[in-house]
Amino acid sequence: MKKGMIGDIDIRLGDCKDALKSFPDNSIDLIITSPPYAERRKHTYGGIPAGKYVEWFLPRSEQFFRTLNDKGTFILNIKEHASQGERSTYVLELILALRKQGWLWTEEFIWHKKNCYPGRWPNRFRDSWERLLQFNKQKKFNMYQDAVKVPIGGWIHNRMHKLSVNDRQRMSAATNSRMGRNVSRWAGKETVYPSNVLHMAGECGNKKHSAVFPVPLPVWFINLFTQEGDLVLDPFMGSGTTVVAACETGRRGAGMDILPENVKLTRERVKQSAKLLLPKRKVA
Amino acid sequence: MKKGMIGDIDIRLGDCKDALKSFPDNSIDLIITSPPYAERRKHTYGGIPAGKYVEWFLPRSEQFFRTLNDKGTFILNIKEHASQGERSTYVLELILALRKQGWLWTEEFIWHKKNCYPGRWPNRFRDSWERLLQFNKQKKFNMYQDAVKVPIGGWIHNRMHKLSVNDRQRMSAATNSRMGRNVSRWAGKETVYPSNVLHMAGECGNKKHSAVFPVPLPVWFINLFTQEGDLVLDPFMGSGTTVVAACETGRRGAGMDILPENVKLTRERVKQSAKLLLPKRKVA
DNA sequence: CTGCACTATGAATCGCTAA
DNA sequence: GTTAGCGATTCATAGTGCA
Repeated sequence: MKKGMIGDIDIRLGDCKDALKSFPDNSIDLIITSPPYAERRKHTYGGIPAGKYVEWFLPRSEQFFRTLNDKGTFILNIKEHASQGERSTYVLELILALRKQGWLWTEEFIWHKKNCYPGRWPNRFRDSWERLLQFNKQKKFNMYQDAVKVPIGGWIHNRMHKLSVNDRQRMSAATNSRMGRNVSRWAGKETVYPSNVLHMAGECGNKKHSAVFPVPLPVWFINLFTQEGDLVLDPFMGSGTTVVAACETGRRGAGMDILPENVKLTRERVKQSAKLLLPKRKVA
Repeated sequence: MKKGMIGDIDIRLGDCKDALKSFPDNSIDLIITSPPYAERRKHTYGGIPAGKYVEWFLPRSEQFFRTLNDKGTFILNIKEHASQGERSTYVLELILALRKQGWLWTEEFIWHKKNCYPGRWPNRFRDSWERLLQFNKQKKFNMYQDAVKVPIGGWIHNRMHKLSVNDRQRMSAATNSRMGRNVSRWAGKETVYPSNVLHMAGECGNKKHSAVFPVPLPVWFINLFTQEGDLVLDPFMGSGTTVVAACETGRRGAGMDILPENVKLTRERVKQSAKLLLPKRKVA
C-alpha cells in the first residue's frame, strides 16, 4: 500500500495547488469541497481577503479542471459573509471567473440549514442557507438521479402535520381508504425526484472537530454523481467529512489539507468509519 | 381623489422608467417587485435578452434609487433560467452593476417554492427556489423584526400562508371554526425571529390571474420593512399582488405596468380586497 | 360545514425535427 | 452550419363537486 493510504482512501498533507500535480489528468470523478471562505479562519488558514479570493482560487481550480474526468462534477460549497452591513460579492465574481476558466456553471443548489448558527442583529436575520455550486467540464456528465429519489411529498413531515387526529387513526387502521393507500405507498417506496433545495441540519454538538458540513451532504452528491469504486476528491479536506462520506459509500477517496492536525484527524475518522463498515460489507 | 387612485392605492399604465419621474425624491418606503425575467414572457413583455438585461434594468433602478427613502428597502425577486445545460449569469452581473449604481447589496433571501414547476431532465432537477435580493441606500434602514416573528416550529405559520381569500373570509367570520381554533392556539405559543429562508407555495390554480408570487410573500416584507401608512411601490406590477398586499396591510400602495390588462386586473383585485377589509376595520 | 376524490396547471428544460 | 417550434416529462397545490 502506498504511503498515506488507508484502504482506498488517500490522505495527504499539503496545499492542493501543489499536491494535485501528481494526480493524472481526468482521474477524478467528483470533487466536492468547502474551501476556506474569504476573511474567515484567520488563525488557521490565514484569512484570504475577499478582494484577492478569485486570484487565490483560480490556480487551484485549474488543477481541479485538469484532474477531473470529462464527465465528472465539481461541487463548491461556499457562502459570502456580511461585513459592514453588506454581503461580499467575491462569490459572484468567482462564478464568473470560473466560467472564463472553462467551467460550465451547471446549477446552484441551496443547502437549507435547519439549525443554523444562532444570533440576532438589528439589520438581518440568521443566515440559514449556503450555496452548493455545481460546475462541469461538458454538457454531458454522469448523473445517477435514481440514487437520490425521496419519498413522495419530499418530507413526510409536512404531510403528517396536515393530518387530523381522525386521519391518523384511519391511517393506521385502514388498508383500503385513501390514506391507507397513501401509507402503503410510503412504505411501498413510491418516490419522486428531489429538487435543487436540500434540507439538512448542520453538524452540531461535536466538540472534537468543527465540521463544515454534515456527512449526509457529501453522501447525497456522491450518490448522485458517482458509482461504487469511483474516485471522490476534497482538496480542502478540513476535518475530512467528504472523505469519510466516500469511505461510507464504497467510493475511493482522496483529500489534502495544509494543516497537519486535519490530516491526523481525518485519518482517525476514516479508520473509525472503516471499522464500522467492515461487518456491514460482509453482510451485504 | 386623483386619477388612477382607489383609496390609498395609485395604479398607473406605463413603463416605470417614465412613470416614476413624477414621483418625488425619497418618497417611497419599500419597493418590492418581480420584473420580467430575461428570455421569459416573450408574448407579453417581449422577452429581454440575457445579454442586454443589465443595460435594460439600470435606467429603471436609477429611478428606484431616487424615489426610495434613504431608510427604505428595495426587494428584487428574480431567478436566472437554465439553457443549454447552463445557468445564465445575468443576475450575478445585475447585482454587481447595482452596487456600482450606489446600492448596497444587504441580503439575499431564499424563497423556497414547494410547488415548483414539474419536469425531468437528464442533467438537472426541478428548480424550487428563487432569489429575493435586498438592496438599500444606506447601512441604516428601517426594519421591524418583531412584526414577522413566527411560532416555534413554524407549522401553524405555514398553514396561515396557505390561506386563500375564501379561507381568510371564513377566518374573520368564524371564531369557532378550525382556523379560529388554530389562531387561538398560535396566540399562546412562543415566537422566534425567522431566518433568511422563506417557505411559501407559489400561487396556482387561479384562473383569473397568474400571479408571480403569492400575497403572503409581499405581506411578509411589508410587515418587516414598513409601518402603517408607509408607501409601497411595485414598478413591474403584473397582476398586482404587491399592491393588494399593501392594501391588506394598511399601507399606501403604488404600481404601474405597461400592459392595460394588468392595470385593469389590479384595479379589480384592489377593489375586491378593499371591500373585504372594510367591515373588518370597523370591527377592529 | 367537513372531508374526500378528482382535475387542471404553473416565470421549466431538453432534445428532436423542420426550415 | 443555426435557429425556432413543439412534444414529453413531472408534481405540489388550489379549486370543484359530491356524499
